[in-house]
Amino acid sequence: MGEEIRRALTLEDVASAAGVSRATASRALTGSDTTSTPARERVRAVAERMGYTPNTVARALAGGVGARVVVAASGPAPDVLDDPYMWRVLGATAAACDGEGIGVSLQWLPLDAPASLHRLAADRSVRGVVLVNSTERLLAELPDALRGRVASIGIGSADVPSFDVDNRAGAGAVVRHLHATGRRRIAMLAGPQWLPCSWRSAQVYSEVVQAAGLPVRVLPGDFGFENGRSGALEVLRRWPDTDAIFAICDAAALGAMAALRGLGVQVPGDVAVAGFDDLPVAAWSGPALTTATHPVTRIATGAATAVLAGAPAEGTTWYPSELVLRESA
Amino acid sequence: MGEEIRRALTLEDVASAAGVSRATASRALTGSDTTSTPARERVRAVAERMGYTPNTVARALAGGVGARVVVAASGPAPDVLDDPYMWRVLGATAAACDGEGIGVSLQWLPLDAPASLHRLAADRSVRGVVLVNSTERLLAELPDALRGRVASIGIGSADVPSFDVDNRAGAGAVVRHLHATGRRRIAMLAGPQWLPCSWRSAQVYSEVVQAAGLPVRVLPGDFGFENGRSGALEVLRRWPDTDAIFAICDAAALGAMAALRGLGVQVPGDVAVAGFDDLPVAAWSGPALTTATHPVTRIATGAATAVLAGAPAEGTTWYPSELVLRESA
DNA sequence: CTGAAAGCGCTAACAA
DNA sequence: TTGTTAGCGCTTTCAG
Repeated sequence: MGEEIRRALTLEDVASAAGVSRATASRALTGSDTTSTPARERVRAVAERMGYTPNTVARALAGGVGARVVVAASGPAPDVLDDPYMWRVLGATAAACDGEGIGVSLQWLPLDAPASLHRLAADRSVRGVVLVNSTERLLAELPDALRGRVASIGIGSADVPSFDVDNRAGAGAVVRHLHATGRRRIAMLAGPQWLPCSWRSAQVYSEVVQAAGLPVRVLPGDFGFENGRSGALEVLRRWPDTDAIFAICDAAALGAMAALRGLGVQVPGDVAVAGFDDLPVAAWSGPALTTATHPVTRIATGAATAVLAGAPAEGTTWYPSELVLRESA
Repeated sequence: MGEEIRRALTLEDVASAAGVSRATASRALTGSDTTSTPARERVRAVAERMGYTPNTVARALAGGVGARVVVAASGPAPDVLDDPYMWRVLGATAAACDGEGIGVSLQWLPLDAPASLHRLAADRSVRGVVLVNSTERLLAELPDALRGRVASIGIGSADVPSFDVDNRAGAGAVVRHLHATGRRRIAMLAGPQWLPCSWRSAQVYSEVVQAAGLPVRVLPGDFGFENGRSGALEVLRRWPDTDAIFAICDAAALGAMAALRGLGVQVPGDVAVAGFDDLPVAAWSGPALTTATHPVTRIATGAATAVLAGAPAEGTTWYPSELVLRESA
């Protein structure tokens, strides 16, 4: 014994080795109930020495809770799951859940089918849900059964704590930087109409630009490279004197840069380009992308932790969005 | 009833509504055992109508299997988990497991601690393991308890089926393309020494280059942008007449391009640059990156499916690596 | 503070 | 083919 772990140990093994009942061993290990100090320490030492790993599955079944956290991303089509951002959120969520022996799943929540949330609520294998890109409609339909074990990355509600980046501040900083460096015809490639937390950036853009007496030039779109490329072309077609483009996502900003390159337009000489999110690739382009950095991992960790804790936080936890100056603007 | 799902249904509810025993309902739903056609269809119809979702947790406990699949990435340090590639594998694995209602976890397997595999083997909440970047040493230490429920993305063994990209073919195609387009001083920024499946590419590079009577110029490193940047500088310092750089990963290739750009070296005019993997960013750079494409999602899906099926495939399933010609080479 | 006993929801023998 | 009976490993009343 010691080195070699043969068949998996059960709590019973630990309990009998420590000379206590299974119930006491359980209490000692979970700390859920009072135990005498000596008993507790003995049980813990024995468990440690034997290399005991609690079976999360049995624990979940007995406790009446699920064994996985679902990252549920809403959007118009299932391909919202096919996205590096989602994978990153999933990775961070997995990291946060791993300590508890809990796995994660990734699912699509159709925008127009709030019932899909009820599926999750009815599934007793689900411990909790991390909502991504949620909408007010979806939040309004939140099943009672989910209350207290759901968190949102993006907008929240009275029942759903939210973990979000302060993109008002971030977008404002970007636009003000463009203005401060002499840009006077600033266009924005904004996000999807259906996504509330992407409106905020566009709104701030409009406010700042109007306050400076500059024209408002917004094009809605999505977060992708292709949208950035076509969006930039459209911007220059509609407003040829544009001297700066602020894209809602770095990928779109890179698309805009590619379009400008194709047109022989110098960045940042002729047109400045700024992104949003600070994806790793933002630092890799030539010229490197000026953007606002978002702590996606920390945000996802916060949301996952809230879900695991079960109905703690209320309201919104804001994470900073900070300007990162590189070469493109 | 119908629309509103109140408290979660159990198999018992379905069984009694269908007028059969719980066992029969179970058999009808899982298809694990023979059931009369009318009974089976009745049970299924009732389950469907009531909106019954089996509790994966209870299922796993009763079946003596786990409820999550662990994506276990080996490497020298825990930061191997902090990698878009791992998140992508995790996402694909999650997608493959979602149908069965099982979650995924992401864990680090220290290179020098094969015992960490025993931890996973001893954890009864683990349904199976997808190994990423595994080494021969790790595979040799495979615990018996894991046999039949593990698959590897990368090298495999007699006990571990492997799902891998045919990077010999892909790397060969890249190098031959460089040669065919007139490059005669081709350097390679290779992968880590400890990672077997990255050796193959370097080996093929050497073979092709030697067969063509060209000099072998290899620098080991890792898959990162920074390594590509410093590697390219080192290449030009040691072999100033280099006219092509083949990097083991697109991120490194972009790093090399950034270094060359800083030096005022034209790509592909002075030096061609080729990557490997075909990450999304490969198409976004200026110039766009010539590389070899790898179906990471399909590979991960294959591995996850094998793990869920439980000990089906043996040997290696190869996935194609195909040359993608863009602008950089 | 601790032990005995009753489940959590499901699958898998074992009978019928 | 079906129902009955035991558990899977754990948490949690409920007594003691």
